[in-house]
Amino acid sequence: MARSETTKKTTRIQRQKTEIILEAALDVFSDFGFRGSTIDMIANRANLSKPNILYYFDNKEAIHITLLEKLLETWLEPLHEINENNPPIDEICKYIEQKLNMARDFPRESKLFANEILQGAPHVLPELQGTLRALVEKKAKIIKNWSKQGKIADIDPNHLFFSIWATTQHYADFDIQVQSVLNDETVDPFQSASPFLKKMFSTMLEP
Amino acid sequence: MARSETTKKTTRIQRQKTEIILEAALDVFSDFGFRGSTIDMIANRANLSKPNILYYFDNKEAIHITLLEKLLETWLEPLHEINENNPPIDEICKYIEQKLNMARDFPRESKLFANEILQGAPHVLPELQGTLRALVEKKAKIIKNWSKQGKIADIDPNHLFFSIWATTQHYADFDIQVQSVLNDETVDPFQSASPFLKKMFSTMLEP
DNA sequence: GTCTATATCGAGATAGAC
DNA sequence: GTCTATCTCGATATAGAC
Repeated sequence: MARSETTKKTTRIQRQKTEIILEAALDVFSDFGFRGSTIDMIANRANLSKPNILYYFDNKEAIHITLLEKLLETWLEPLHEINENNPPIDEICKYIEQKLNMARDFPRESKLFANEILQGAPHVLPELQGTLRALVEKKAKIIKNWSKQGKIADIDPNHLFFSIWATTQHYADFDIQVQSVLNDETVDPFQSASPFLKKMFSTMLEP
Repeated sequence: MARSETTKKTTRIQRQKTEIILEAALDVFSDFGFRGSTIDMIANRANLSKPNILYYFDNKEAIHITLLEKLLETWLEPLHEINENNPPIDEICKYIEQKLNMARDFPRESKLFANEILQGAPHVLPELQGTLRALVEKKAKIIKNWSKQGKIADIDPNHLFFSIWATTQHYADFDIQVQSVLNDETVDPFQSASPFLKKMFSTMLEP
């Protein structure tokens, strides 16, 4: 292929600036939500002027949508990796570990996503009903097969996924509440959550 | 006491109107978040004029804070009820049931709270660090006693509470995502979640 | 107590010089 | 490509009649 697939030819500098804007926007959007964020805040954080932001993106919403699309790709990656041929409880524990690490390393992304879903998923509803639903359905079949083969207990795969998502993302999305409750504890919440969650889910899955 | 404790004398009609406004505001705030909601939306939903709303509340934020304060009272009620002298697993299952019922019956309150925490709890941080923290600490001691007495497994009480909160509230806060994944399933998510969660937590707690 | 009309302000987006 | 200046609009909150 001789050149980029996109019709728009983007220079290296353009991509750099775009990255800087998205990085700043992620900071702002995850802290204040879409409606609570202003282009001015993003501009300040990016050390750019407001019109300069709007030179690279058509409007505020376009920045938000770009972030959500980038996010969704990586967000579902761990779920893709669940492999029917490996030991079931190992696979689930690996999945928990990966989701918990993502919550720890990408809390802004987690909050951005939580905000979007809370507001009724105005921008990603089609992806939820399409990509996500299909992927979960596929992986639920694996779980059901494991159950049928007696490798794990007979549980509802959908609720299993909901519970894993809820418990892991909780430490990013509700970090303020977690910190308030733990307060003087010296250990990192994510570090102590890991064995707790793995134990909880693997105990429940034992045949 | 001869009359109401408050210096401001409130008539029945005033309390009624205030209730109507709060009810409408809960609708709006839980759907669009604080920043995404306008007094106009609340006024329309309440069938009142915008200035009339501002006759009963100083400003938009005052409505929001009033809602959060009312919410917090009832929100922590189930946690209060955990009783050291009853069978541990029964008590935890009762708590899960109550939290799940609250998520089902008061999804607007759950979303309002989730929004507030996601934004860093600007209005209720003191309550989290005070009331909530103290209450959790008290109930965590009960859990630890149960563990010491060999009545349940040795687990971290704080993470137990986090997991129960996360999994139950998930069905209210992330309802759009839950619906998207389940889609054609005919059963109510809350109904099928109940036995799943009770099984998960009681299995983990068995000594 | 409730309304219509309006002051005021913040923020998204654009015009046009450089 | 980037800036200053500005247009425009929507939303909070208030003034003042009824």
